[in-house]
Amino acid sequence: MRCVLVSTLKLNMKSAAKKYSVGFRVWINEEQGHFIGIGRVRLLENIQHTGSITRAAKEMKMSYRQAWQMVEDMNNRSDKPLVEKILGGKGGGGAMVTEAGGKAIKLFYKLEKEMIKLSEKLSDKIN
Amino acid sequence: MRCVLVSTLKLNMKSAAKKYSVGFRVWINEEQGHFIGIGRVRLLENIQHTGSITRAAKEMKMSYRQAWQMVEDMNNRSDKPLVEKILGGKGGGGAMVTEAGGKAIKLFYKLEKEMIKLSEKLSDKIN
DNA sequence: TTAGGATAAGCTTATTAAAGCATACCGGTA
DNA sequence: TACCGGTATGCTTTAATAAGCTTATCCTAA
Repeated sequence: MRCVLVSTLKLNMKSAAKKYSVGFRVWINEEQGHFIGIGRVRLLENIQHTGSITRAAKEMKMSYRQAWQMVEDMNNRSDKPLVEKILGGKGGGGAMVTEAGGKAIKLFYKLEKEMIKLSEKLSDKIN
Repeated sequence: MRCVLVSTLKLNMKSAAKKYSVGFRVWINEEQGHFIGIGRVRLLENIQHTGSITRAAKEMKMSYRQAWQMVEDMNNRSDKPLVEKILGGKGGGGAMVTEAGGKAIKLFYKLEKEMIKLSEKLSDKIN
């Protein structure tokens, strides 16, 4: 026999298997709203290790168009650009994540980590 | 002069206005995944005070179809139904939130409250 | 000066999700 | 037994979103 959802946030079941868990999504807002979430962080990481928006997008099966728009939006709304683009030149150009971009990635993961810790704690409590 | 995102999670700006904040969404997962989030909680609350799925949906500008499907999904995946339906009869029928449904609403808000507390704490830190 | 490959950006098409419509069913009440 | 208004559900249509195509631009190296 399994238990149902409880309002007490305390253990009230004997079953070993956890039926419910707490899920979440976290992101960083800038004044105009959603600024950086896990999707953009992944994109930044891919730009970091491929050196281009095109290859980064391809790798994660995102259209170049969407990837480019995301980069554009991030750069426009940040004080310092998170991605630096190179037009023309050797190999036709490319893109690289700036120091500010790298910091944004790290910050996001720190925030996410804190939230994961709490969500796991809550998940334990509701089962 | 404003600061940019910082990786230290510590204060490093002098500006009084907060530029960044931490946003999130939280929900309860059941074995098959997403089970109850803020949208479904609002729907349950509307069913509670209108006594019908039709009126609840109308109130929140949701299509009856979608509302009905949500209720169906919640009931199917919960041990005890969260919404009880009345077919035919006085007034053509209706729907009411069960005790289990009420508990689910309360549980969700408790989880959300905890997450809000943390997100606010983190928002302070990143500015 | 030409080749190369990536960024830049408009415009069109396709995919997907949501909404809307229509109709059957249900059961107390007048 | 006919009516009422809500549930139940398939089918059609629309809207929102994403993807795809195209062409221009850029700059270095050969």
